[in-house]
Amino acid sequence: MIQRQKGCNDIYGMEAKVWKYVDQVIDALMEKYNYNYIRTPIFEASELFHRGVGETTDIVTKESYDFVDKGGRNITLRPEGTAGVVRSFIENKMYGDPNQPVKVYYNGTMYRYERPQSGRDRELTQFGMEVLGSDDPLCDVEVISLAFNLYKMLGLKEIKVNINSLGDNESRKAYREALVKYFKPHINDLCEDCKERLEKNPLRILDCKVDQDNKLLKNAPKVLDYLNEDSMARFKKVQEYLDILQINYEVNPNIVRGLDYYNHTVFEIEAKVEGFGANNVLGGGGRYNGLVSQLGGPETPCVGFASGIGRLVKALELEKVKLPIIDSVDLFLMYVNEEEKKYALYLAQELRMAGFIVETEYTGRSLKAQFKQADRLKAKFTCVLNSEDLNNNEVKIKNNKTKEEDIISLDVLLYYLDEQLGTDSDMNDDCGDDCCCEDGCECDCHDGEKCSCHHEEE
RNA sequence: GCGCCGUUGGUGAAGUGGUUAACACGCUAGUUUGUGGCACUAGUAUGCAUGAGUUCGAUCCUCAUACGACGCCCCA
Repeated sequence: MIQRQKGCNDIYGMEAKVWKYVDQVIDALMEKYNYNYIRTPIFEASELFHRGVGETTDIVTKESYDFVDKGGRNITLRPEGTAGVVRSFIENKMYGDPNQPVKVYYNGTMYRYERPQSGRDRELTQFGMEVLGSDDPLCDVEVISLAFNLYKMLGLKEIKVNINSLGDNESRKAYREALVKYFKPHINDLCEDCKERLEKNPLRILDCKVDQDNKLLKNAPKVLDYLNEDSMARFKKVQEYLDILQINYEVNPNIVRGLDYYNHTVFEIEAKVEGFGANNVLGGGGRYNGLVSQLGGPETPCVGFASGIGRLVKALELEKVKLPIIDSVDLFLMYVNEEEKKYALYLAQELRMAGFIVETEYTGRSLKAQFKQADRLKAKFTCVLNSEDLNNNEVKIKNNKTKEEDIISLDVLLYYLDEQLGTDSDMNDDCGDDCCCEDGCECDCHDGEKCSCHHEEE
């Protein structure tokens, strides 16, 4: 059997509906903030990702999907969204657009050659947004708040925004040097990994899991002490603006983004969800004022954010967030003989084109089995087509909740369904708090009345 | 790249070096000759991830590979 590739997922069934819903919410919210959708290629010249990232990490060497195509080009499957957007910004001369800053968002698959674990796959889907062409802290805050509000809208209860500032390049460099100078004499007190980090990425020592309680870390120089006056003022502004929006945030000096191109504001948003595993950061971002020029464009200050949809969906599932997802059909058409089948075929089309969700029988099951199928599909109404009724231009429609059956003239069937489904719109609601059911029960009882399932009271 | 655990039917799973691989759910059909959700009955894996080895014989032992889960490194 051919199986899917390591670290890749098939998304289908109910989970796919959740993804679809999340996508819709993203689209809707981005529209309100006036971010324009942008689609860039899934693969790019390797150079695009390998430049600008910096030499400090394993990313370039180990963790990207690189290959040489038939024309001998070095290609990389995009591991993230920002580089492609920036390339597009430059190539299409968006910096010349009178409408500045350029605000865009994307939503697509990314590829990273990593060992899969909880919250981490080789193919992942991320959405993200970028504001290119403004250095105003207002933009930093807009991006943070947009992400924050999106998570809130979807129904996540506890989300935490961690922010930090790396300062401008000058501050950043000074701080890095200070850290190396501070840790170097004590290198033997650090864990093996941290010894490596000292050379490669000293900022990462600060959130080392092993050395977390080491006094050395507590007394280490703090980034914020190394910010110059301008950088500090800028960071204060960001906080002031966040306060206005009542975003719950925390200044966390250990937030260090992995890439070299970040400066000033960096942030991460984590979900506090039980059982979420080691990777509980939904998304992160920051300001990258140097990247556009580094990739050959004009000096352009930018800020952006990216978030993994897989993790987001996982968080929603773990928190059992109720989403307005349609998982039922309006009407199930049943039939037995060929004549009725033909009418079912015809009627299904008519009703679907009129806007109803209609299902019928496809596998020649017995009538009894068709009723079971209707229940599985959570059909709100069922209809057993009967040759005799059809000859009288009538049809029997049964409300699957009340079990009441009406004989309806085919001429008014559309109006009947419209009325029934319209006025009884709460039919598919889950039972309220009064219900006897335990959490997670998937019974069809409504509003605590006449619950059809019978849990033993413990 | 490293570590640890795992892989039995549509699903949850039990199990043993030796002719028929429990049990449950689900599904299909019948009892009920066109109105179900209950009950009862019957059916439902030439098969225990793949390959090799040990053995008279392996789903069960050994090794390798693949994949899954979790963690480390790294995290765009």
